[in-house]
Amino acid sequence: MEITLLRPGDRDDRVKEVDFFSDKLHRSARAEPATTDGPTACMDHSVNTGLRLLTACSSVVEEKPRVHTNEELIALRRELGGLKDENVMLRSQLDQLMRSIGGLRAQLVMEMQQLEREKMRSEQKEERSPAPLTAQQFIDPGLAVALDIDEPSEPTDPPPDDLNAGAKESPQAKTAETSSADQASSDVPCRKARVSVRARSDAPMISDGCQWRKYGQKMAKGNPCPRAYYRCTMAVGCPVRKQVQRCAEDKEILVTTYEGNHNHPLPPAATAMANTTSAAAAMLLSGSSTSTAIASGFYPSTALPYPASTMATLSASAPFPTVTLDLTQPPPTAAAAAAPVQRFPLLGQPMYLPHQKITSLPSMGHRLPASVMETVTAAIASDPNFTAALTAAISSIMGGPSRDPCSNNNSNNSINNGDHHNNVNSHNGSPARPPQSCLTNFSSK
DNA sequence: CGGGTTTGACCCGCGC
DNA sequence: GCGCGGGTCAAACCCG
Repeated sequence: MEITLLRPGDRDDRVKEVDFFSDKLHRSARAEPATTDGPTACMDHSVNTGLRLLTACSSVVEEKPRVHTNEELIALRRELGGLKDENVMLRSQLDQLMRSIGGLRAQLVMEMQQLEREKMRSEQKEERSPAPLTAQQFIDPGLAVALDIDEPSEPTDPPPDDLNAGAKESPQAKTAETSSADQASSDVPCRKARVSVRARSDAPMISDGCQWRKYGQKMAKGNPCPRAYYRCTMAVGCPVRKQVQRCAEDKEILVTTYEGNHNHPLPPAATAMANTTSAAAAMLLSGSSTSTAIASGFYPSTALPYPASTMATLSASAPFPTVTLDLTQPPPTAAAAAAPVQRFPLLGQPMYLPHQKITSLPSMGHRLPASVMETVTAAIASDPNFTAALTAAISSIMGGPSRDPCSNNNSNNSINNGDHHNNVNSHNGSPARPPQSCLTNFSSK
């Protein structure tokens, strides 16, 4: 099964491979087998987002009275209502599927990486000579820890007791991480690998749907802005932590680095981010294929009118392998010249490859768009302009309550850190309290 | 009074 | 071994 995530900004080319909504269109067409003129022309344009399906159907209904009786019109309207409900339901299911796919794909990548790594290990033992350092090998330490969970009996791996040796964690966190094989297999690698999101935002933190408690702050070398340390407080012993720091070069850029996987149920918005960190970390740990997976996964070049570029980069200098999702900088001139429409049509947010480390953008079928795109939306949610535009657009498209994944379950204000439940700044009890920690400290220190 | 924040101290890994 | 820097702890403090 192949699912392509549709976004309001997606254009004509991509709709061709969205079976989910095309099926809906077909069903609509079945209800109108004789219609060939207006509706078809209408759908040619409405298809471009997929989400405009209902609009298309509405226009179809409006065409009907010319040739059908009132009873037929009523029946069609009933059917339209049913289709709308079904549309909402299916979209909900799709949403869930995409999240599940994100996690499963991350797990699959790790499993595949395990096999590849074992193969490489055996080859290196045979050769007995140092091979050139590759991205694959660079990230191996973290991956090795991950694989210990699944194969504790492997002699070359450290004992399970060393699983968390690299990071100080509470006993509760350790218990949570090792509570189950599945949990551990997804937790540990992400405890090592990190996902960093760079977003231009005035807010002290991007709203990612989780509750965070600040446990420390430190001045980092080379950056006048302090780095704040947060841990997830949605569940006792949740190992997820994140660091928030303003960019030294541009104080408007907020760098949020996530580490670990949640050990508890998450609200939709938080699930998006959690899946993203997991998937992105897994992609990172997948080695040389990582960059192509990210690059092609975000915008499959075969399906998009835009170059398959993104802002995912690997960091070789970080203590842990890190995926950086950069949503801040303008496209480089060369890329901009080659891709004049390299933007989210709706959001107007340029997406690009800021670094040259991602060298190839193959037209591969490999896809990991959902979680990555959700990260983008989560990060973009920190920007009032983008979120406002996004909300308005989705609302207009859906013709109903916005299902914006950035909305943190609530409408309007929740997008912009107004969500009383998910607002990381409110910290449960003080939504009206002005942001004291990050923004204040960043500006004052 | 409970929960979150602040901040100095401490721990640990790493490079020299 | 030593110093440095990142990450974490925990007592003090703040706020509703």
